[in-house]
Amino acid sequence: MRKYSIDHKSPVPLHAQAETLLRQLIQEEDYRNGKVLPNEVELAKKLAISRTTLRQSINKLVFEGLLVRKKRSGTRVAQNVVSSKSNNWLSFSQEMKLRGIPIKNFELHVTWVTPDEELAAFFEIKPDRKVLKLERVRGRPDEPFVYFVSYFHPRVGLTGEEDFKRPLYEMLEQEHSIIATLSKEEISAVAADDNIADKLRLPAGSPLLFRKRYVFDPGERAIEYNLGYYKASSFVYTVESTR
Amino acid sequence: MRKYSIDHKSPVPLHAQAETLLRQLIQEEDYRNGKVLPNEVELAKKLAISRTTLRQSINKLVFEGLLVRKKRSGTRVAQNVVSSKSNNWLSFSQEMKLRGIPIKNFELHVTWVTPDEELAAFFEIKPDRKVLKLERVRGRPDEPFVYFVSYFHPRVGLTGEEDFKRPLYEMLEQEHSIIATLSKEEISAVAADDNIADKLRLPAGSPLLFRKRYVFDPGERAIEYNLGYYKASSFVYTVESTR
DNA sequence: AATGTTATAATGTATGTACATAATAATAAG
DNA sequence: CTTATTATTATGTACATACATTATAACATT
Repeated sequence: MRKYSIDHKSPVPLHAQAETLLRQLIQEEDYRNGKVLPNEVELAKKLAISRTTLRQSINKLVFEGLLVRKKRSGTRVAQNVVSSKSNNWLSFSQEMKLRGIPIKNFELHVTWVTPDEELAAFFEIKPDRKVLKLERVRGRPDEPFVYFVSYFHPRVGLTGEEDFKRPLYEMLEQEHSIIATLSKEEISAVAADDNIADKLRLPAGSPLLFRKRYVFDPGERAIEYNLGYYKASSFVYTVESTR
Repeated sequence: MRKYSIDHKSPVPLHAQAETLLRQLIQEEDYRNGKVLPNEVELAKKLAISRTTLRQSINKLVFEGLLVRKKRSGTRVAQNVVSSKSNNWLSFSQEMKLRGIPIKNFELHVTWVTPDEELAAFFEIKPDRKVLKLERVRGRPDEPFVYFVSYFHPRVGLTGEEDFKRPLYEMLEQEHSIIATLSKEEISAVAADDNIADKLRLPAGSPLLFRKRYVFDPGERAIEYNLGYYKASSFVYTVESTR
């Protein structure tokens, strides 16, 4: 009974498979607590891939600061990672829960739209292919403070009939076997236009924290494109970094 | 006459040499402007290292978001707007240098001020103790895009006579033996008031990306409190995260 | 002139191999 | 019993090689 294994016939690259597999592996308690991973040569043999390929995957996680390598003693999960990287990856609802803020959905619209140029390029699909658009206004029970717009790649297989009140990534993982691993975010500021000002109950022109989020799966394939407009007066983005 | 080359007898690994070399290379104006780099096979030959080794170096820069690769068309310098990456702890000037953006100091004021309540609390000093305040307006030669306000803890030992045109953290490290290690950041958005609007040559009310930065030394003692007001139209904050 | 087809030139994926280096463990010497 | 010495074992560096994939360019076809 092999718990983790690699499919050589799958179209997803071996190093990407190895990466997901490592990510799962290091969730295990033993490794979390500092147990050394199986050594490269052995693990490569066990997975039936070359050491070079395996190394590619490990390298990535090392880059990300998730793993630490040490000669002779081996590779293990990085302890005391205080970086934004690991902290940062939280869904909105998890994030709010963590801060003890009850959330309310003020609006929730699901539509099918044709992507604009930027989106079609990011998703690498033809511009006539329809994508699912999810709009949400969320916030405290008494005060909406964020307007989200999400676009999902067709490969996710959403119908639009799903229960979008559930935590999104949980739903994707459980019902659609989509594992979102990497996200690039761009944070900037914009002024609220009439539409958003209305949704967030603000004067038009108010400053908003604007966050674009690009979400990928372990094979670096695009999953979601997310735009978030946060009411600046009630939202702060926190990052911790070390050098 | 080879402008860049690699020393095979040096003790520093070839891939590391290649990396520094690439960093220099992409400073060149042509590459900055989107010219494709020499292709991997050729470049490897020219540097007399294997493609695998060269790729190792390129990979790193790609991961950092400095280079973008595209099949068939080649590798080029990422054309993003001025952006800041949370994880590699870099000073503003280093960051800009890395991206080949020449910076200009538009204004530079040094004053001694009495801290307000928040600052006195953060520095853990009595409110009558004066602290050094450094104000700077910086940006591209033709366009200021950030207004910084920094407060330094008395323990740093600044006199106010220092050369603040030098990279700050370099100066602190060399002349004052201050090593800044950890920084907590809070990012939000604000509207430009008249004062800042003037400094950044913007209409008042324009949205600004606002970053508070708390800088500590290895002993978690407060070193600096920094406020940054970034022109939103020319500055994006980038975060990469994995779960 | 628009469309379809084929070549080609770049990156992408993957393997096998070899030796270097460093930290630890085992052993020998004093 | 402490200190050198040596072996072992993990990662680190580096190469040569092969074929896959894909965006573009060149060409041919309608």
